[in-house]
Amino acid sequence: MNNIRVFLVDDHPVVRAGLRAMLGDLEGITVVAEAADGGAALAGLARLHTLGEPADVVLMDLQMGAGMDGVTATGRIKAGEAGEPPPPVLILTTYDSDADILAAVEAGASGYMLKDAPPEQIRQAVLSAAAGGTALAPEVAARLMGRIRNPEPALSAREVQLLGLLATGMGNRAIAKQLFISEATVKTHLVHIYGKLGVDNRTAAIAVAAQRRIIRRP
Amino acid sequence: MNNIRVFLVDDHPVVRAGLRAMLGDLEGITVVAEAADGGAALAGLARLHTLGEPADVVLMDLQMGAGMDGVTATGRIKAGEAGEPPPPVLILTTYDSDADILAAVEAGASGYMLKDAPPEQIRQAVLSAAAGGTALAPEVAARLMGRIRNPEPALSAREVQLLGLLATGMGNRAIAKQLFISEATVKTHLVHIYGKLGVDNRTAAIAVAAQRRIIRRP
DNA sequence: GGCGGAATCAACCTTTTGGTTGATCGCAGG
DNA sequence: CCTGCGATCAACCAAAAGGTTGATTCCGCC
Repeated sequence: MNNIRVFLVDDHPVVRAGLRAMLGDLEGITVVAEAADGGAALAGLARLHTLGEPADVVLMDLQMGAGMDGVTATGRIKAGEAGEPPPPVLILTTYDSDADILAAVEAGASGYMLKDAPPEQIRQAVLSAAAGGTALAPEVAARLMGRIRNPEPALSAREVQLLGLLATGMGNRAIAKQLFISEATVKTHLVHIYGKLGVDNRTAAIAVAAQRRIIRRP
Repeated sequence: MNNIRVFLVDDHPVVRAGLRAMLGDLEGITVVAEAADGGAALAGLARLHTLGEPADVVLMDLQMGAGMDGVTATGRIKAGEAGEPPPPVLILTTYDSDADILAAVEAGASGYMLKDAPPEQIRQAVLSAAAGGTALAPEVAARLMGRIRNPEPALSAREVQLLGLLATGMGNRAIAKQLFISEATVKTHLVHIYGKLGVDNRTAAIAVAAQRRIIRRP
């Protein structure tokens, strides 16, 4: 049969119920399983796989940190089962900071939707992902477009990553250890970041980055 | 009939669908209306009231800023319609910062639940609120208990003001000029702030203050 | 194959912060 | 009335951050 089998991953029972109600009523889509965190998700995906009825799409909430691992781990399933492509991962989150989007895309997500999206948009995204395509929320797409259009000096992925750590209040030394690089390198990156953001200290960099939604405010 | 009439307020269609599915199936509870923001909520509540079938409970998401106004505004309905008690407002949110909880309780919310709560807990909270009682999520209750036991040192108004400027990326000198005080005084204030927030540098102070909603980053 | 950009590191120096101690002033509460 | 606390300032030292120069490696691209 031509039914799209969806796996829900979200730590909020309310959200899972909402997605179930929203997607389950639709022709051609079936919610086959759910999980509340990344670990349970991987276990569930493996179980479905051994049962011979793998999920077609993983719809996953992007929680800080834990969610991202889920994406990469899902991608790694492929490595173990050569020939079997891993199910596309569709990110569904509340925030739309550049850092999150870049991290998700880099980790191999095939879509990035916002939770305040209308139901039809989410359905379309699921269908698109299942068909092997990609799906970006209009807001997200607009952000990326503007990023290309504008001569606003683009921060490299590494620089954005650094900004994220910066915003947590870590010192240069702590950041260096976290990223397995030297303090000198951290300082070099910071100088570049300051230049691109038109700023001359770390707090101002955080302020600008938060305002431009380059990083997210927790 | 003895049916509890619930009004849903949440800007996420997904969450609304989830709550509808979760509460609607339950005996004695009916979701009578929904709104995506505070303004629509007030309009909807007024409309239901004039129709003679007012809502018994308002289940409201707490978004930064806008949500809180909704609670106070809902409370103000009472003022206009003397004798008619306003429906109890049950807060349902993702975060559980002290500032949010206190603000909600102070604004007159009769409950504070987290979105990752199990369905049964949310149902109980609705029933409790409808009966005129209060409902706090266990995590929230624990937080408040701990706060009473060892109250966190409160920041003075001046210190909060300084934090605000700090978050804009200003250096000590700039802050001093802005506030017409000396740099030495700025440093003294900062030392106090660091002590109270359990932190040892300005970026971490901003991070903690933002997380506790002591300051707000637009 | 070379060119440029990203990422990495080192050494050096200046400026800014952080931390401490101590002091004065004014105001509110017991 | 005196005690405590917030706000204000000073001087000093140590640590961290900011800025510069220069160098290496690894990419992708023309």
